[in-house]
Amino acid sequence: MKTSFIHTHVSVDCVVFGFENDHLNILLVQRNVDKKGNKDLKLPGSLIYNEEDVDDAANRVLFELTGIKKMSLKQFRCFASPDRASNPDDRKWLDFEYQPNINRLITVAYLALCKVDRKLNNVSKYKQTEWCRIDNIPQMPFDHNQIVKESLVEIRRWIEYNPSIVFELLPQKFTISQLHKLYEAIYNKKIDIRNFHKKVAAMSYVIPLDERQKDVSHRAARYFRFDKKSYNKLKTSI
Amino acid sequence: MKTSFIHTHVSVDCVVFGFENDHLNILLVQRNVDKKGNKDLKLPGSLIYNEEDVDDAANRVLFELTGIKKMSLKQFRCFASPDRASNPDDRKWLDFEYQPNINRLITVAYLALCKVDRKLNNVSKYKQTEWCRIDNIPQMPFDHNQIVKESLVEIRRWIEYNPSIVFELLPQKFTISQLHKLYEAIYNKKIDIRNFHKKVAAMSYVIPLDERQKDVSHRAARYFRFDKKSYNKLKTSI
DNA sequence: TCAAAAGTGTTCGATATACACCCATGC
DNA sequence: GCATGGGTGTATATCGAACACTTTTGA
Repeated sequence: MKTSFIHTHVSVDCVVFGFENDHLNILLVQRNVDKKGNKDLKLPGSLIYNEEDVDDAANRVLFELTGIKKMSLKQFRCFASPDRASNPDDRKWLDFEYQPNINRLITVAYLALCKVDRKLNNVSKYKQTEWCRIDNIPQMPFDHNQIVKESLVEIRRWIEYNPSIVFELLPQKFTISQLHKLYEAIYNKKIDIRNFHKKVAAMSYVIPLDERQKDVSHRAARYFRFDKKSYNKLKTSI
Repeated sequence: MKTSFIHTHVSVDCVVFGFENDHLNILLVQRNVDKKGNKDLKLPGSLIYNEEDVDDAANRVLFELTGIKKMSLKQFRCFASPDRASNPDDRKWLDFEYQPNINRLITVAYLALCKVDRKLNNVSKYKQTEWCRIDNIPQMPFDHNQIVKESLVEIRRWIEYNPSIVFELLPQKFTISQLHKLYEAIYNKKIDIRNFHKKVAAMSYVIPLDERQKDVSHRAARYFRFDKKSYNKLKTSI
């Protein structure tokens, strides 16, 4: 009986969200290229080390991927189906990447948020990384497609109780229009722009700047910034 | 390098909520009694088996604990600090309960909800189980106190997006007063009773019965029941 | 002067909050 | 008849939803 308790490897996998061209994107990494030249993309992840907490492992993966030390991230579920790593191709890749005979693999999935303009400081240890629109995610190994699917539900819940995290997806200075399109992308629905302006005006922690867009062929939009201190003060006062 | 990847046991731990005497309670189990006769309570849990998903393991733990086959339960976090099982007493208990030299233990924590009147069909494999008021939880082994603390935040979030789960904590037939006290216990604040009546009246899935309390020394309260079908219909229509 | 996006107010219905008294029952 | 908890309504404030035109700028 005692020998039947699981003794296993544990990994973390990160669903890294970015916002670009009015669309939510997820950062995927290349596992390998098959003979036909097809890309084989997957979620960035890693087995965790002996003396490492899962949160630390997720931070490590994200650092290796983007060069960013502290990203906003949130654990959202442990995926542990006994057959999640049973596909022969996936087994073969595990053998190659880590060690032979990994018979089962439990993973802890994380949401992470990335300012697209901060990525690409080529620290990445991966051959290639790629932003994929969430409405156009390729077939991926393991249960990574399911993880992505659940992450989309989870990111909305995250925003519900911590509205400040959306600003992690925008540049330091952003326009209302950018914020508006981001909300529309996350909730996948049209949001009335006039009501949205009112809503933002009510957010004391979204601060208008004097600066405006330059060289645009239409009325220049005002820039805003997110003020963390105002936000935290507001939170603690409630 | 490769040898430094973690290879570990994984457990599940369940925070089982019950509602009794106007208070939220958590079901704890006895680990052992020390020489001084002190109880040593902990969260019910178990290592997971080789071919077992974590959700199945949680269901198994709950079945062994209460005799209930399908309880409402929800995974809420993986706890994996490298030193969460480093206390010598905890190591000794692991050696005794499972096997020697478990050097690290990762656990997946679950919320579970239990109608108090359904427990106690003495299926339990535990020597003793005990309902503890959430404002009076004893010192527990591992990081179980922290798990309980986080579970209290999590149960509120759970109700936010699935209000039907509160009825898992009440008998089939319940009074508004019971429901009211349950909400007050979960949110730990007073809720105006008149507004609460209005709120319940607006819940089409909470159905008044003809039956009333008997043998009470005051006006007899009406019983209500939760109608799952109405609830689901409402959910899918939104 | 045209195209393209920025910015702006009002109305309405729904929802949340605050608040105090009478009712039914057993003892 | 009194103690105990059950049950009820109204007024106000707040929030979200619907809805269309003017402004600014560069080409």
